[in-house]
Amino acid sequence: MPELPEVETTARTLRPRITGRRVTGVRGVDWPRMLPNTSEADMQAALCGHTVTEVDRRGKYLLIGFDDEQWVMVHRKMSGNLLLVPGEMPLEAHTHLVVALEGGEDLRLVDARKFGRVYLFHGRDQLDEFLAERLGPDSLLELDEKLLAAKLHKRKGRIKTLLLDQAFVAGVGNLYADEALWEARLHPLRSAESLSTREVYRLARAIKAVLVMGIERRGTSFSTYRDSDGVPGENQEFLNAYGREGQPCPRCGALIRRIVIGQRSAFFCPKEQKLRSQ
DNA sequence: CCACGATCCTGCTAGC
DNA sequence: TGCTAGCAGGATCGTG
Repeated sequence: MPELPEVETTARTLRPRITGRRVTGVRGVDWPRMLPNTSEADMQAALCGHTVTEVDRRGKYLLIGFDDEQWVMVHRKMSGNLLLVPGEMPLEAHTHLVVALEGGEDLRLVDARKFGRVYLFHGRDQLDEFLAERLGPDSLLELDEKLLAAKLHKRKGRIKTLLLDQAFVAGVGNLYADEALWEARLHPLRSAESLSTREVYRLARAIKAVLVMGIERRGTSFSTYRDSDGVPGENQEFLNAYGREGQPCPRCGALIRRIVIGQRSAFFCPKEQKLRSQ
């Protein structure tokens, strides 16, 4: 599942390869629901002949800016991949959007589950408004100990649920939330207000650490994730909690447990991540 | 404010 | 072997 590190990796890979390049055509839309506020014809009209000026990321959204102030925003949800491939390559199964670039390469959205979404915004203001309505501070760029402490103050919700709420902090998903809570030795069901200052600081540093490590390893390839050059990441080799039910905790050897919180699995070490803080 | 359940999709797996 | 039922998972929406 692409979370912040996977989207950041894609942005870093794409940035030098598509910036300054002109769009020659938009095609291949076979599932209009993936374009909630636009259409193939709309995108063709807005982008064709225009040049990519920026590649950016906010939370789990990938942003591509053009010289006519248009912005394309992609959310890959669970199974989406954004690939940069030679235009002559046959379309692989589940390709739902093709943006052809000058020089003969295609930017292709491939998504077996069709949960991914592509938006088109006319101007930075429209884009910023959309993001401001949905996203809290970016967990890589804006979150620090003091901000996390302020945001958690007097919140009664479960810490893991809050971390997954993109309006609370943007970019953390199920996998990195579990890894951060493991790193900080905090039980996922702890209520936010029960955390001590020390624990909140530990958590803020853990979030940053797992995201930075994820980026250094070019993301976690759980199931289908690939970077835009088709290469899987390496972080799945280094997971401590996520997906490791029944396997020993790398720190203490206790067996990792899996519970369900808000219809989502949560993996943790029952020995080191206690519900009652001591 | 908080929790829970349904929804969207389809590849994969467990179970028969 | 072949089939099917059920699960996974991010975001959003509706209900309690």
